[in-house]
Amino acid sequence: MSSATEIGRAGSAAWWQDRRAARHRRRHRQGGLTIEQITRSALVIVDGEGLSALTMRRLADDLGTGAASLYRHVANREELLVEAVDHVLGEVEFGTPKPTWREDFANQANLLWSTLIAHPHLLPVVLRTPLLGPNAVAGREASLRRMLDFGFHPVDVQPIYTVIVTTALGHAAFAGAIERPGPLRPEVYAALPADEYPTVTALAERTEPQTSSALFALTIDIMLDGIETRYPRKERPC
Amino acid sequence: MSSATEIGRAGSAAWWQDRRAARHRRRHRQGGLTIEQITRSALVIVDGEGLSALTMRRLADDLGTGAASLYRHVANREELLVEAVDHVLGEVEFGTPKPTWREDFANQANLLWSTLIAHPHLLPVVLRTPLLGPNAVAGREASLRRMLDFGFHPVDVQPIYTVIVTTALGHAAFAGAIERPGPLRPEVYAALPADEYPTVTALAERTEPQTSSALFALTIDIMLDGIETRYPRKERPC
DNA sequence: ACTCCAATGCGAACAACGTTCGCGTAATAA
DNA sequence: TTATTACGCGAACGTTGTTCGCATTGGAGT
Repeated sequence: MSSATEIGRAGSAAWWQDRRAARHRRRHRQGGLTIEQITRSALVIVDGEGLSALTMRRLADDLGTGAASLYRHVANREELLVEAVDHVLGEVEFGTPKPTWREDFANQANLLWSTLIAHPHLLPVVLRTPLLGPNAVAGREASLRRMLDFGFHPVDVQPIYTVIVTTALGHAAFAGAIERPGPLRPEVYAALPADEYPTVTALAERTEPQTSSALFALTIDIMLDGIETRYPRKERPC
Repeated sequence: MSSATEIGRAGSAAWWQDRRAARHRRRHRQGGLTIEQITRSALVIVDGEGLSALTMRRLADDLGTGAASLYRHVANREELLVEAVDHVLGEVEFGTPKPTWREDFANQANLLWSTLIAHPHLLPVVLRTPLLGPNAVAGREASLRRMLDFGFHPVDVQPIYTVIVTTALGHAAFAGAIERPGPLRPEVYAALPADEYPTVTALAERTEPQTSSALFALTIDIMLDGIETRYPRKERPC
């Protein structure tokens, strides 16, 4: 309830519906603001200077208007962020399906991950937002369709999809938040007191540093191994 | 850099070291504040009323002091949260190892996940914090030790551990942030326009709702399958 | 063409927040 | 006792998100 208060209704399915309706009955003043402009400018600020740099006054300045004007197009700062999240999800470009389901799943997961990681400051918002915007749902539709086409049983498709997406989101959020000052993990652990943490320091010294990208690729690989042994597939018709 | 500014030095290894030293040279006034008290009260507020309810003034009120007094024990609001995160990680209780490595890994992952999910409002902070506090590192030490004892190759241990922990954290963050108004996912998807999203709605209608706990258990199971096929283990001595 | 009216822009103000300043006080070390 | 240092805290500062009231715009209805 308290977190529902923090988020408000923003991002729910009904909210998106209202939003689409409102966008249609809008009266466009020449040279006036549009939600698209606002969202785009907001993303520029967030990506370049962090989430806390996105101030309503600052955003208004960038757009050449007053802060109060923004509230004619957006109810909240939070709504603004919700809109930005779906905008980012629209950047994910699944191309044509790969020949095997493993390649295809790995490819989709990596595309999602790297798109999200390209906007690291937005990731906290991605996590707290119900992903029900048009771009989010369109992506879901496309991915589920492909999984069916690859011969997975309809009952299995949704759980598998959810597992993969949750993993991609979670890893992106973790990597985007942590790895800012470079991949310093092994050095940090090696520098801890060896008498107190013998295993941690010993392993840290003999382990290669690992980019978060490689770590995610490894995770997906492990998961695809697991999916292969666990879920049967019908042969592809063609 | 901008996110480093947001976090400050708080949570780094050097910061924790300074913190321990400072705690020792402290002068304890009778009935005075302690960091432990402050952290505990902060957690009560965050768990009960959300992250945004944790105000310095509000926290001071709960402790019966003035807001400015808190800054004698804590440099920032963010430092307070970093301390709270390590406090929570101290709640994780790995018991004695389970007979098989699979059971043991699954058990550890579930303990971590459920401890984190018990403090859902703190999860955004967990993600942006380098987990280098005493409780975090002690947990790491114990888990790595166990993995070696189960016969995993020393070179493999750290990547596997990181994959599992990242997955647990990511899933916890996602579940804790989203599932607030109940597990409404299938209904929501089923209610979308069927002509625009045929696959999404069709699958939503024939799929059971799934708790985030079950989803995480499934994810771990899939991952353990993958680890089993991918990483060799030496036989256990005993 | 004229009138209406809802949609839009925005300066000014408000409440709440994190944080700092400066002073008074209490406890420890010499 | 005395000097020093840590602590407590009322008051204030600068920013923040958001609201209010009013002026302005431009399309719909006649």
